[in-house]
Amino acid sequence: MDYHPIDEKLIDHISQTFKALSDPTRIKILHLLFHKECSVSEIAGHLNMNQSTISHQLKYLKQLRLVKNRREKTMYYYSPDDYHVMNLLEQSIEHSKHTS
Amino acid sequence: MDYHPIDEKLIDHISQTFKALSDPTRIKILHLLFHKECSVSEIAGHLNMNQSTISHQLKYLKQLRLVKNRREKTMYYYSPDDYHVMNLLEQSIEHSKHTS
DNA sequence: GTACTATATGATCATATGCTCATATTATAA
DNA sequence: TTATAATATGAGCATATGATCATATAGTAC
Repeated sequence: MDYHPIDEKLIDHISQTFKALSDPTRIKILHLLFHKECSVSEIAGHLNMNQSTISHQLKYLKQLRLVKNRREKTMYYYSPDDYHVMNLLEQSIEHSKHTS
Repeated sequence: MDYHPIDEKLIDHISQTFKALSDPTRIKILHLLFHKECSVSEIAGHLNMNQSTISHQLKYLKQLRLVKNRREKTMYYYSPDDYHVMNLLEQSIEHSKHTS
């Protein structure tokens, strides 16, 4: 296992993924969705934050294909869409719980 | 495994860790140090970046206890100092390699 | 002591980020 | 069609971030 510089595109992709997980609001959203599919207003209610803020962050997460949504009447229900990233997050949460 | 809101301090700690891994320069530095203890100028040389930029980022990483250093004459040799975070990074790199 | 090397640090600047407000869009219900 | 509900979106603002430049610091060799 020698050292090899990583391909720039790989690095960009990886840093982009970690950046998605670097914001408290996005972590809360993903953690909530990990346990329960939610509509935008449900998320906003759970986190006690603006609908607009949540909607913007969901758009961000959707562009990265970390979440997906389905429509039901006037509501959009969001759920996780990237098994690997969700595992990364949940394992980090569990690790932190038992560490600090 | 029901949903429970995560403690704010835990979230801050986790987001802080992911933020450290969200920058391409820091990823390159950590990946290099994972394979080889390096001085500041060695890192700067490998990554073809300013000594100052590397030094600033190393300070950032050291404050988070992700790297440590030892002195030898006029040089500081840096190496990883957080096994869990390094594993997180290296596994993500390997996963990305075999995915995209 | 001086000169030199390696690293650290502070200031600055351009860009990125996250939130909020106001408004637009879309579908439903009447 | 109109009114309503849920969500999406664009603009604006305050703050954070990352790189660079110039300079400071600290140790070494002479």
